[in-house]
Amino acid sequence: MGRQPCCEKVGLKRGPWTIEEDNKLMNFILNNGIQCWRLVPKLAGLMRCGKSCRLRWINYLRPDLKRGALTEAEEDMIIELHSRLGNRWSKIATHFPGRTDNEIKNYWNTRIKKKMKLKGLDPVTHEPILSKSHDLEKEMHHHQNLGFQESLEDHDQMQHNREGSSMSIQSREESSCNKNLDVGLGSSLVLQNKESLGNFTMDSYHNFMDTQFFWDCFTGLGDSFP
DNA sequence: AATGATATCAACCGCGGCACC
DNA sequence: GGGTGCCGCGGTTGATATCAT
Repeated sequence: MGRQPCCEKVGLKRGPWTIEEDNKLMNFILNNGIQCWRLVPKLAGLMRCGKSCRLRWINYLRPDLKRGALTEAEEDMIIELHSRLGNRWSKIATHFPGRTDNEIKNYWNTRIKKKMKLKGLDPVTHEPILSKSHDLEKEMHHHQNLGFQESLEDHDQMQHNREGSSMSIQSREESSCNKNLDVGLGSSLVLQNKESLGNFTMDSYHNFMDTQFFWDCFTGLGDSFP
C-alpha cells in the first residue's frame, strides 16, 4: 500500500487560472504555508490538482518573483550556464533568484536559440554550426563530455559550499540579484525551496506589502480586487 | 480593416527519483 | 523489499498577442 492518490482527475478544472482562483491560492498559502501540495486545492477550495496549484504558485504567484524582461547580463549568464549544464533549467534557475525555470526555459526556446542560430552557433553544443557530417561527430563528442562536465559542476558546487567562495558565477549573480530581494523582502524572507516556503508567514507578507516591489506583482490585477 | 504568419508564455503531460506504507 | 504515490523536472502544446501583408 502506497500513499493516497494525489487527486481525483475527474471534475477538476483545467486551463488558465482566474483571478478568483489566484486569490484563493495566494491567501491560502500566505496564511497556512505549504505542507503538502495534494491538500492545498482541497483546503483552499479550488477545483484544481495539487500539481497545477504548485505550478501556478511557483511560476506566477510567488511574491519573490522578479517581473519584467531578462536583462542582457542575465541572458549572457543563461548562455554560459547552459553551455555547462545543458537543458537543466531548474539548476540554471537557481542562479537567478526571482526567476523560474519555466521562464528561463521559455526565454531560451523563443529568443536565445534564435539569436545563437543567427550568429551561426549551435544552441546545443554552443559551437559554430558545421557541415552535417561534422555534426554527428560533434554531437557524439558532446554527449561523451556531458558526464564529465556534470561531475565537474558538482565538484565546483561542493567546493563552493565548503569554502563559501565568492568567485563563481552563482555568487556573482546572487550578489546582484539579492539586492532586489533584500529591498523587496527583507533579510528574513528567502523563498528558495519547499522548506522556506513553508515558513512564509503573514508577518513577512505584511512587511513585504510595504514595498513597491510587492505592488508591482499585482500590475494588471488591481482592478479586480475589492 | 481583414487575414495569415510568427512570437510569446502559461499551463499541461509524462517521466524519474525518492519517500512512504 | 516491493508497490505505490508525491514532487520536481524537462519537453511540449495551445491560446493569445503582435507583426506583416
